[in-house]
Amino acid sequence: MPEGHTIHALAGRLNRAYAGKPVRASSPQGRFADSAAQLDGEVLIGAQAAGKHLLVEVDGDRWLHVHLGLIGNFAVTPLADGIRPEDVPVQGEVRLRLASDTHVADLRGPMVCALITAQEAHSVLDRLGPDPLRADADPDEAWARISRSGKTITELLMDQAVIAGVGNVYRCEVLWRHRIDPHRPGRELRQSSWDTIWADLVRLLPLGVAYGQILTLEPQVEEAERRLAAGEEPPVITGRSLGTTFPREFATYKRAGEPCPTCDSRIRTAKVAGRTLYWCGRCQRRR
DNA sequence: AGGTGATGGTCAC
DNA sequence: TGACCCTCACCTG
Repeated sequence: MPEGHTIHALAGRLNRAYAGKPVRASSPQGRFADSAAQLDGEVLIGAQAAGKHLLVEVDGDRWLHVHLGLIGNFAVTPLADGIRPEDVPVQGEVRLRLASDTHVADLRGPMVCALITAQEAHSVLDRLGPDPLRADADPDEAWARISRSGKTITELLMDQAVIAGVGNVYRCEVLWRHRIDPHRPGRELRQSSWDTIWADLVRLLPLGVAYGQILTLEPQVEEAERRLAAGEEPPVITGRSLGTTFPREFATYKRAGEPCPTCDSRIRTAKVAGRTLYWCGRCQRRR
């Protein structure tokens, strides 16, 4: 489920639930028991996302590093009145449970869950390319790599050292939105095309954070922007639920053989570096 | 009831 | 290139 927008939303949820307060930590599954014991009772200073990585600073110069991978889930649930954290049943293999008087957060199936030093946390950040959701992001750093790479733009968009936070859905959809051939080598991409991709991701990803779902069809994107501008509060995402404000619709993703919204040509599919790419062979022809 | 693939990534060969 | 990590939704029957 997670691309960068999911992790940024998660960091916000964790901050609202726990930041500045001591947290109870446990590992019902047991695999993370030692680290949970070290976390237990410490003040959770703040959570931040960098691409698909979650970094939570904890008192005592320690950082909790979580990467959900493809199948992981970190469900933050507010407690109903009178319910204590220990009353919430543990369902499945919960690697880490964070609890307070107000919330329970259960981590399942992560690719990474580790307690690391500040230095190690910085090295995680250093390995990542710019993240369109972060204020400190510099798109020129990504362009420097893209413009001298023989790899295709679709591979480069998935390379977290080039740009952080983009996954398979956003890469397929953003290339379709700008009619860019996914097989075009980075070094043959015009800088104006890159600037357009970056600006679009800066526009799209915050909508994904706000609504808890990937929005890439222009009518949905504009409707989401309109609602946010009008001050509408998106529904709060809790537990394992996903955003359902808008129907789950894409232009290319998982639409192999179906008509392109623009030209009716059939959406094509191919495995690229182990992941399924979707694109319109007509709109996204090399030009 | 069982199988499969998935919005990810690493590592060994 | 494929095994693995190890969860869940969505098929098939």
